[in-house]
Formats: sequence, C-alpha cells, structure tokens
Amino acid sequence: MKPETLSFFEKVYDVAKQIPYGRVTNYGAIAKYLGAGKSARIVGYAMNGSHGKDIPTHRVVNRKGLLTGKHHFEGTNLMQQLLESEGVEVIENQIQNLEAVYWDPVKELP
DNA sequence: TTTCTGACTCGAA
DNA sequence: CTTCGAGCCAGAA
Repeated sequence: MKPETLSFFEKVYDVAKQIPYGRVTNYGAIAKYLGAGKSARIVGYAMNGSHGKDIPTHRVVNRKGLLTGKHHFEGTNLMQQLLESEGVEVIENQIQNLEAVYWDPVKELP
C-alpha cells in the first residue's frame, strides 16, 4: 500500500482509530505524526468528515485538553459523557489530569 | 476558476 | 505578562 495514495484524511482516520480506550490525544500530535506538524486544523476538519465512521472523535481534543469539538456532538455534553464513561475526568469541557490520560501517537505508535 | 472557512498550534512583538 | 498573525489541506460556493 502506497501511503501516497492515502489522503491526509485517511491517515488521520487511521491514527484516530488507534487511540486506546480511556486515553485522549490532540490534533497537533496527530498532525505531527503524519509529518505535517502545522496541519492541526486539517485534523480537526477531518474529524468533521468522520461522521458515520468508527472513529472515536471524542478522544481527540485540542492541546489544552479543551473539548473544542463538543459542539459537533449531539446535545451539549455528549462528548464529555463519553469521556467520563471511559474514566476521563472532564470539568467545564476541559479534561482534568490531562497528562495521565494523554496519548501521543508519535511516542506510542511505531 | 478563485476565494473562504474550519473540531488548531506556535512563534514573535 | 498579553495579543496577534501565519501556516497547513480539503471541500463548498
């Protein structure tokens, strides 16, 4: 499989699917893993197109641990509830103890 | 065809 | 200390 044939979105989806249960990551980390450290916004945009796929987009937040994309979920706190159900403490749309649940694809993936 | 926007991040003033 | 701008890719108008 030639990675060149995979568009940026495909790669983003591939990484996002590999986020372990109870962990979270940020857009910049995924972008950096893909070799485009400055394309964090594209990662977020890709999440917008992940609707209907098996992508746990609720595990992807901005680098501050803030649930910037929660507005794109149904209701007002669905994203937060999904994270809390996985053992992630979330207060005011912000992940608490982020370092404990943070998952960096650059370090965790080969 | 060009232009604009978006679930972001970082460096510089 | 705070504030601001530039860069990245893809899709829609």
